[in-house]
Amino acid sequence: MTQLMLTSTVENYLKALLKLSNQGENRVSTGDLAKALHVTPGSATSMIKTLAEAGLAHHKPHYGVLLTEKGHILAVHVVRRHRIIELFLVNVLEMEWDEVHAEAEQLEHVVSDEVITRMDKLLGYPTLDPHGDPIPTADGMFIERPLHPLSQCEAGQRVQVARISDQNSSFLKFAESHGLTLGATIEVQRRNEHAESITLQSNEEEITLGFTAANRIEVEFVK
Amino acid sequence: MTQLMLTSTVENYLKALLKLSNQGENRVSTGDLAKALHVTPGSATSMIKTLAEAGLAHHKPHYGVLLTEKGHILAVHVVRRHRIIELFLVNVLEMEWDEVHAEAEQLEHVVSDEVITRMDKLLGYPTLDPHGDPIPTADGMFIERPLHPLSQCEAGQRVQVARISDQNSSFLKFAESHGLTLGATIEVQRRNEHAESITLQSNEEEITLGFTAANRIEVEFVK
DNA sequence: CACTCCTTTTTGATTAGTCAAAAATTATAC
DNA sequence: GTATAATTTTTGACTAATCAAAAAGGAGTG
Ligand SMILES: [Mn+2]
Ligand SMILES: [Mn+2]
Ligand SMILES: [Mn+2]
Ligand SMILES: [Mn+2]
Repeated sequence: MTQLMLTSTVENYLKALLKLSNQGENRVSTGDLAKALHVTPGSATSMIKTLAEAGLAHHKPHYGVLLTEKGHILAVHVVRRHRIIELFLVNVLEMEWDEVHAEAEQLEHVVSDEVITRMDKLLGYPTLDPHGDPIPTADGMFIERPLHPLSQCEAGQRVQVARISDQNSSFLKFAESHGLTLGATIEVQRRNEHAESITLQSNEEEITLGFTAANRIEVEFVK
Repeated sequence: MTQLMLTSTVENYLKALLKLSNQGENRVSTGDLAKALHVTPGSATSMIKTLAEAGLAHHKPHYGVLLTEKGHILAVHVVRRHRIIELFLVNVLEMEWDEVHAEAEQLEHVVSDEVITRMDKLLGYPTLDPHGDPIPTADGMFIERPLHPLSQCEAGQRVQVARISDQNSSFLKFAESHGLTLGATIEVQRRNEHAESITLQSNEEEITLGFTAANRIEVEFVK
């Protein structure tokens, strides 16, 4: 239970663990963690041990890692900072939604609670970031909405874009240029299972996305 | 001329060198640099060598250090970021002038040029930060005003507070609580050379400062 | 010039985070 | 169930930044 500095590196590991344990089952593999952070498996193993030592993660060697409650709380707070910062950059500094992720990725580690509190207030206590990701509350609660991956929608469905992954800046630019912004209503024209693609009517144009790309978009069904 | 990462540490050394070479003569001693950064002289020596190696400083051993033009330009840009951030925190996020320095000290190393440009625009291209320090222009020019240390003012002089050192948060709180804010007009009642103190009339109250404290305030003369 | 004092530099160690490559372990195939 | 493949862990090495303490250098005094 050695005390551990909450460096940017540590915070990034915690955030990656939170994300990876929410998608898929639960335990996170060393390899997946290493890939997510663009480090070698050896580096990941060594940080996993450090986190376990500090009581922020459980580690069963050769099996997997999982955040402890303490680690989970810290991770959620980093995510909260990240998303509030993103929204602030878009709403107050009028930055593009495709450039704020990289910026927030740095700022999330240095901005004080005081600043986050004031941004939160100025933004009117928002619940969603510019990409439709939920902003956890100050006491660490996520309000998840029941959304559906666009990749799994059926032909004929009318849906509303509710969330787009912020991980890929150029995909965001592409999406926006074809009217795929938050709140936009689109209609699924057809699916092609063999081609693994889905074709949509957005604005006046028809656009076809591979399933992998479509998977980066989540939607709400429209009446 | 080895390429050097511009880490927070390196930027802080550059900033300290800029500051120390402007006040007093020119060359900076290892000891002063070490004191300014709260590191041991050995650490300072080692970073000085690194900076010299990277072409950011000239170093004549046992004599002193000085920024090269390249190092000077980098340092000024860090100062620009610092001061724009401070003003942004006060004007947009409504933080107190005594809490923004510590915050800016972190943010100055991670905020992108894009963000600085937008803050600058939103603030209306300001020339002074919340403590009256000049904000260098984007191309690195300082506009220095002809100010006078309050510590050297004579009895009877009416002066306007134009600049207060931001290094000491509690001094800023103290100053504000006695009406010593930017633009405030005060009158020097008397000096006591033996006590090394100066007594002022500010608002309705009389207040006495030691020369060292008074030295942290710069003023303009009022007709 | 020689001695002292102060400052600077050097040396050796430490910590965080990383990688490359070897070793160990678990999973898969036959 | 043994061989092979994939994953994970370990080991050894490296870099940035630091400190403590020893060594070296410079300035002033007599
Ligand atoms: Mn993001
Ligand atoms: Mn986001
Ligand atoms: Mn400051
Ligand atoms: Mn300032």
